[in-house]
Amino acid sequence: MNESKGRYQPEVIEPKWQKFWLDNRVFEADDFSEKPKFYVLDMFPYPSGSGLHVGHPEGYTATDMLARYKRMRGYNVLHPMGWDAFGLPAEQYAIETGTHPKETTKKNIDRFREQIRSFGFSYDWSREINTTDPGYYRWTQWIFLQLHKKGLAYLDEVPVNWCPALGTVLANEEVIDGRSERGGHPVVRKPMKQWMLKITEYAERLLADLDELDWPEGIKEMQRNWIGKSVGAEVDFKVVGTTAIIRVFTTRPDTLFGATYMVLAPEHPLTGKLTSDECRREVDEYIFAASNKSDLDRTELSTEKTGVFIGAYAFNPVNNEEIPIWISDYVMMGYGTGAIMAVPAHDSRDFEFATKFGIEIRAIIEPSSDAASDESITSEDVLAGRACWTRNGRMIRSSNDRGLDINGMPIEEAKAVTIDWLANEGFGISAINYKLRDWLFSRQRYWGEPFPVIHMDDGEIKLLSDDDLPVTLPELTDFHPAGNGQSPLANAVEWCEYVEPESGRVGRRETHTMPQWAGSCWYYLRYIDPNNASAPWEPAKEEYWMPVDLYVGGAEHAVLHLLYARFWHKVLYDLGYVSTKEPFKKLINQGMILGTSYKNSDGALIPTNLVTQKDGKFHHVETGEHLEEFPAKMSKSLRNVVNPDNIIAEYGADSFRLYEMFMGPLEAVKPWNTSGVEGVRRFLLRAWRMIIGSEGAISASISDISLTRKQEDLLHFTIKKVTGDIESLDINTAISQLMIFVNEFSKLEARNKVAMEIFVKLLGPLAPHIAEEMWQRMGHDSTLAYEAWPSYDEERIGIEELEILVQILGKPKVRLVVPARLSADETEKFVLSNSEVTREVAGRTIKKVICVPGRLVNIVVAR
RNA sequence: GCCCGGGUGGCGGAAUUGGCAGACGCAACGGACUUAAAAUCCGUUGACCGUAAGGUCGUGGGGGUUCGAGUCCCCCCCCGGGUACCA
Repeated sequence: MNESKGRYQPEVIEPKWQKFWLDNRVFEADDFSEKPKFYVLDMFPYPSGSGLHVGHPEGYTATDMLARYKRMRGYNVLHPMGWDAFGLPAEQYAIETGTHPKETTKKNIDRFREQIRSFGFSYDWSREINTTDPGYYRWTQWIFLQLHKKGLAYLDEVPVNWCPALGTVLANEEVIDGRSERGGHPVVRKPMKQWMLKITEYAERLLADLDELDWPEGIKEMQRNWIGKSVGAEVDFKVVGTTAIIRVFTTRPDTLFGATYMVLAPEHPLTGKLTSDECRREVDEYIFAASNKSDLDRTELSTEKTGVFIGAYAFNPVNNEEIPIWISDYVMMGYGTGAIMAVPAHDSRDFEFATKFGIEIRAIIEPSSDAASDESITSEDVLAGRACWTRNGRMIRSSNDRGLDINGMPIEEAKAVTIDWLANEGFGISAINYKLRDWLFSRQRYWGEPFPVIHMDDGEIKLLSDDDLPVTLPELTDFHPAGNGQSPLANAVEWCEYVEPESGRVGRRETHTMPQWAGSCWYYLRYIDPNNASAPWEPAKEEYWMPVDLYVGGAEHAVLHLLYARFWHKVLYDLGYVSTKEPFKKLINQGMILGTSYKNSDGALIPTNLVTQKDGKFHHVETGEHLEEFPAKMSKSLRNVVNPDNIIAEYGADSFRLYEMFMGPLEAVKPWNTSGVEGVRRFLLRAWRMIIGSEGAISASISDISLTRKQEDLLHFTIKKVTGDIESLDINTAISQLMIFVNEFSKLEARNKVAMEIFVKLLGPLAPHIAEEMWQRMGHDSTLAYEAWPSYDEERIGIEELEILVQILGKPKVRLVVPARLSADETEKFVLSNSEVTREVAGRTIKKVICVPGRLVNIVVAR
């Protein structure tokens, strides 16, 4: 028993402190406080059946360290956790086993909570939320009502992924290459009335407000691309011999003089009307073939252009030439107007099409010969229609006798002039298009938020009132889809029936449910006031806590989750429910943690359980062939998933936390290597022995002995480095500095107590259990969690002397110890008078001396 | 194809933003302690030449700017992620 007194025993102290923090409600945030607030948020997990893997806690560890640090800096910190618990897996499991998703979800959440607590994260558990709790989704439904009131929710006929063999609608991610993920049955597109949210109405603001966010540039760029704004014009083409008008969208109105044909999407409403009798059979065949193209065919990379002429012509508005009208599936109904003017000389897709079908290619932009040769073509090629030119150049052949002449103009000016001319003549107008589509908000599923909507038998779409919320899910025993594309909710016959209390009118409840995104669109707001039964949140609290100061999560949510949440937030802002335009001020994406995998010489992946190691090389257990080790995504099939429970059991949570951060920069993709955990554990052991003696109390070598200047220097530098590195989340280098500190101080026979206490405080946010334990054993009876963060004195860093480098012509020659804080002149004098330096320089003419004080001196001599 | 990241020892990574490349750790090797092992501690470890002092090369490749380049500029190659005919 006595032997264990002085030992570092994470398995004992970690549960002890976790219990202490929880019992004493150490990390509960105060609503309103004199202290400045700091809201640090993790993307909440979907509690899956397989539990956490080592990737999950990566971001959570970083935010926990920051949260703990901020508390010690005197901030009132909001650091909550919850569960994004609606979703497909629990429902699939219910279909297979009959277990209610509620039960599966509860079990998984309990497991996740226990695992997350075992890391010692400092969440405010009094604010835990769960998107499947009626007390939560009541407000998700309430937000839907607000969206609807604002005219942002509407029903539309939209194609869904319908799998006739399974009798169900599938989510996009359940469809692989046009077949169902389970069973490999064909999937077709089938139109169905569904709820849509008008996110497009917010496209411009979602785009513009990105500029003010402190997010990774890459993520902002992905959102910009997703929104996909393009500026151009809509131009009307009159169809020869009819009154029909084809409207096209183009970003290049300046190339109108080069338009030699038009293309309609096969589904374009005018296609049927305009097709001539001679062409009808071929056109119908093409349309039929196009409509039967699977998703696989549509995304096919080869993209050999296909299309047919429909036997009609349109007038080019700038020159009245008659140009043929084609249909082709390279033009999509879903973007712009579903019709284009084709300028083969200056658009690569049109060029490909025109070349294949022998349509005229008319160049109206002449590249400079330099620009052309950069692309290894000549301007003659372009002018002759042998090459396509999409970049800048000199406008030619671009004038008419009705007042339009853009010859010689730069592109931007040519565009503006053309648009003005079109507008004056009544042929067009400047226009903006977005790639962003409205958000399909219905799912034909059970395990999601029900819509607060009744389809009245008289055709009215009735929205329930706030008082009717929540609309809870009916109890079911069979979770199979109701067939014909209907949600399993359609099976709950009684639940579906609705009688309006006031009038006795009857209707049926909406049987669709909301997508998983819904609950995660606003959870960060509910944490602010999680138990409020009369409002989603109290405005004063919202004003106090928002915005989220730091949001950390995986890059897989770069577009959808973050865009949807921003959209809802802006709507709530417009309605006056929130006080900020944007929810997440700063965003960081943690990088993926890879596992170890093996491949043979053919590149085939070998599961880890079939690999054996011999003499540092890897072999296949059965075939004996030589295998190569490499990092790869963790997956069940490769059996290379690292389970954090095992790591914690063997090394403890503090070692786990440190290793997660020590691996490398938070945002980088990094391979997991369990022997690295060993390294940080050794560091913790050394730190423990530096402070705790063999009897388990504070080490006898610690006293009020004074620090040497060198030790003082190291202490202050360490405070500075660790402080800065935690602020910027460069925790790997903070740990490395603490290692340097321990390496130095553990060598000493006598150690200064204040320095040791400062070390424990610096370690506190990173390895909180061991730090609390050491703090207590040093004689303190209150938690370390709110101790004041140590400050450093810049004057005490580098106080003594430092080594600088003397270079000659940039080559390192002599290292010299110089007094600290010399000016450039003094340094130069000091260096040039040094005998070693004079020997090196002897016989050569000094042309110039470059002096960087405190770093180096470079002597430039004549060559 | 396009848009983002990224390429530094055997491995993970560091480098104050243009100033000693390889901090810190892993692995490996050598030594101390031990009957032995584990643990711990000490040392070595970019490559090449040299007994040594020392020298040469070296941050994916090639060129450039600079007293000085992992860092800045131009061209090219490779890897990872996103996206897909968006007119």
